[in-house]
Amino acid sequence: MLPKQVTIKYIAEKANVSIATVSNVINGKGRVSEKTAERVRSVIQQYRYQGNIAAKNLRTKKSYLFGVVVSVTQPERRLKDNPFYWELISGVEAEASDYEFAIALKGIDSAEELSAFITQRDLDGVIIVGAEEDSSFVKVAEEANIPAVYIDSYFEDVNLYQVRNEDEKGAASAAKHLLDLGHRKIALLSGKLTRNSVNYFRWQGCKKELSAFNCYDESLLIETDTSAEGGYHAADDIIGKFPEVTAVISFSDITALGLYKRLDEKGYDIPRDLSITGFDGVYFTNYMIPKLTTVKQDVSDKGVTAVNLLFAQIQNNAWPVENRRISLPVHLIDGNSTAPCKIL
Amino acid sequence: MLPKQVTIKYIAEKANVSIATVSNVINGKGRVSEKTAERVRSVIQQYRYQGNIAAKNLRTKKSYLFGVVVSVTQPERRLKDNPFYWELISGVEAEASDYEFAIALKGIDSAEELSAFITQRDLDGVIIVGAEEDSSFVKVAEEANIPAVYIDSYFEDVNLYQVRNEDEKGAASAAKHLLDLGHRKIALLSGKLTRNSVNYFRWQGCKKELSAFNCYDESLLIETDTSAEGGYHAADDIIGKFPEVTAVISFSDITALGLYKRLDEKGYDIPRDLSITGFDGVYFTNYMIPKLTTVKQDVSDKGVTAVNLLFAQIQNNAWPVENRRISLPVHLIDGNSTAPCKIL
DNA sequence: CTGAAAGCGCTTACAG
DNA sequence: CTGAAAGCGCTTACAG
Repeated sequence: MLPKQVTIKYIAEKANVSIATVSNVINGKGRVSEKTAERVRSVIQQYRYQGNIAAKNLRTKKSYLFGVVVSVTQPERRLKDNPFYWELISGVEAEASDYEFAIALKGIDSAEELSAFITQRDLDGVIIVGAEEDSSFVKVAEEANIPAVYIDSYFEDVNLYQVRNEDEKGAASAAKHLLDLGHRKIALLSGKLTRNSVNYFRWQGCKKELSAFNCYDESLLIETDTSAEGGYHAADDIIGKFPEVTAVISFSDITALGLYKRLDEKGYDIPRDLSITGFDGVYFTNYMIPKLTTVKQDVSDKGVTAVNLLFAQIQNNAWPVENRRISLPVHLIDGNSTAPCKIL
Repeated sequence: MLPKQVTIKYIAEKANVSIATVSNVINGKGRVSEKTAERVRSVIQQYRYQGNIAAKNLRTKKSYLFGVVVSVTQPERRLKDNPFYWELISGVEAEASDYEFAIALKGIDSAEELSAFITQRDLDGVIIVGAEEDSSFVKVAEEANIPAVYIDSYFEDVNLYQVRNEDEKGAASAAKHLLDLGHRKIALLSGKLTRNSVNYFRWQGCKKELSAFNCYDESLLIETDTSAEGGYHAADDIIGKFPEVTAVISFSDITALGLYKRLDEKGYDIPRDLSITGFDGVYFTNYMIPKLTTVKQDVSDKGVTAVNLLFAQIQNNAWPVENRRISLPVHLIDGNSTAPCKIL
């Protein structure tokens, strides 16, 4: 008959050793004779002993817990909806699991909330998704003196660990693709263009590429909400105000999804009347009709990389500053949503 | 200058009281004079004291942590991909946060892993998503004697707490909708039909409704993978083997997405050539062309309900057996993917 | 090689 | 009303 909880003390008694010895066997520390170790191991197995992390945590100040922080929408206080997040979390979870770390997912509203989360849970590290340049989150993480990794942020501070994509390059490749097809009047459909945001760099990539062909036109830059709704409404803008436009570079797939819908309602054919490219390469782009040409990123890998950056910080604090920003590659996936420009 | 960590002891010193008193003030227990309490509170505020949950946990055996368990795919060991999960988690997170609980997300592979997760982390409760009837997970949760809630399972054991949808009713309403439009040759496109699965009940709902109109035909029941891929391949089956079919009830939206694509490739028009209904009402159904008629569930509410069921168990173990299964309502959302049957 | 003891930061009877 | 002390389950010097 097992006790309500099998503790190290219980194991020690059954194995006729001290708890220190049991601890040493488990952690492979100190000198323990193989004979004793063997006995202890068998008792552990027999009683299916599982160490208590809270106790270990209290002693070692390690929680074996990473926090993943996502901002929440108001006023429903729901995690921001985004097709990426689940895939991202999936990468984080898989990688953290390999090291016996668990992940606590938290929607955060304010700097105070983040601070409480980190301190109370004794987090060993925190992954912060999509924080903006002037984010108070950064200060909180620094004050708490906890390993942190920022995903999809573009902070100038070189001390910060950041994981993102080659957004600029990816956007440029989408622009190049359309230019090669002969398009010259290209609208850019961006999410909110806050300074140093992902959208900002996608914009820069397009701007450079288009400028090289002398066809960058700032008036064709449309800012909307990064959502299907946003794309839906932007469609009216594009076809209404800019009939000369023959192609649209959408800075996210979800926006392109809305674009498709509104264009269909208006009787436009893609790509005959308008070529469209997306960004992100989420799963549904394969099933859009026509299949969306998009710049694909590996979201899950982003999560994996973030976790590795966390471990790098835990293991040594001397990670060279130059390597703290990792930009993961993206590549253009050819779909059927683009066609040669007819107005040549 | 703050110490590396502000502890209850530190606060006690600064406030000139014992740690017991500080603890009492924080937890509102014991008798403390308002004057003392006031002083303690101000010191707590001044030093921004945040209790250490690990210590509290060790003492009280409560972790203020709920586990959310999702099975993982092999061999990549990634959380199963499903458009719901993020929304589900969002509901869970929001509701748990309200009670100062955090959630640990874990991909699980085996019963052992689940057991270790529960025991080591001292979880206060666990939400298990999509476990099958003969799942070893149930035994583990029972042995660990921990509050558990199963989402989207159909266990016969009335002692288990379960949250799901009115799958049968929802499926029947989709069938009714098509019957009303005059369809009689209706194919059912199901995910894996394991006993007592969500798919199983959706199937039953359709079967009953169609049988009432004498048009249930078992040969038109197609089992496929619940994925866009699955729907894509099923399309060939339907149009190839069963040209008499005029409508398809897909047991998930994601499958309908694949169906759309293949039908488009084959030159079929929806709903002219084939009426289609989906199930779940995920966000992208609004943007499918034509908009998918689907049976919508409130996924986020499912998460909220699961958390409440967890708290019910924590607060009293006497929750009456009849109320342990909650079936949340679903309702048909009318889209443009169904039309009157032309063969009447 | 092994064990006794201190201590991590809390809560909870218990005594005063 | 307030505090001293025990104890939750561990790890870690330290002594033997």
